[in-house]
Amino acid sequence: MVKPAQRSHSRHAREAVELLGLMIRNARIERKLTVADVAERAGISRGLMHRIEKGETGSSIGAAFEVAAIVGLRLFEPETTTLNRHLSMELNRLTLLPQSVRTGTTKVKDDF
Amino acid sequence: MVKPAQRSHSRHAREAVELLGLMIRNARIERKLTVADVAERAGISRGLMHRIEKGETGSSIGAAFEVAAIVGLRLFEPETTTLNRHLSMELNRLTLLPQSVRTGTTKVKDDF
DNA sequence: CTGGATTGATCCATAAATTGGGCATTATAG
DNA sequence: CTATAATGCCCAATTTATGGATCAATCCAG
Repeated sequence: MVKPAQRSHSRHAREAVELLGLMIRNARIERKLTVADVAERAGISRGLMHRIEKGETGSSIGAAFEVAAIVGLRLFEPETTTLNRHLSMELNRLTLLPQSVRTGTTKVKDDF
Repeated sequence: MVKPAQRSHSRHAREAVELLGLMIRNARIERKLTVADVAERAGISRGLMHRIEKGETGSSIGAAFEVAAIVGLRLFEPETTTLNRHLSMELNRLTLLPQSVRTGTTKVKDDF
């Protein structure tokens, strides 16, 4: 009597998870790594590694991204070193437009 | 007795999770949505939504991607409809080069 | 300044994920 | 073809994330 207990997910979200799993699997095979090998390097079990490649939505994002990194996938950035640029860029955007966006007036301070 | 992260994560993985959280937060604010609002739409709690934006590695990937979709983030594809193209493309690559790639040296250089 | 709304953070019960093992199936090598 | 390795999947025990409630701090409009 296992409970299905599915959390509802939009098609977009499900497909994105599935796509990430496929990309991981492809990258892993191209690098000639076994599931067990990558799992060990990532510090996770073989089963979890398998579920991540399968695109199951319940896996932790940390484990999934860790595996992605190990098989050489660059997640959001075109260049490896670009991730930090993205990070600080996002941080900047956040501090620049605090929550005043909600006021409706898109006024921006023109300092510095 | 706060429990830090139990699972070790590479810098790349941690930053990727963190970046996703920032992107989600920025997109949400720009769309003038509250945390509670998005959480309810995603079918998750306000706390989890908060943890996702904070970039905690333990959150489930399904929840994170669901939220990303809700705030309008396109994860891996430039166009919304492109995700399916990516999906089938990855599937093709998988069937085209089964595992015969493994015939060769098991040496892989992991540099990052 | 003041009040209402939002956020950030904590604690706890519980639902769910993760693990480790075993075993069947499939792929690969010789 | 045969042996071996890798994969896929199931189960029980354990660990962990999640939801819900609550409170302090901050934000923002009036």
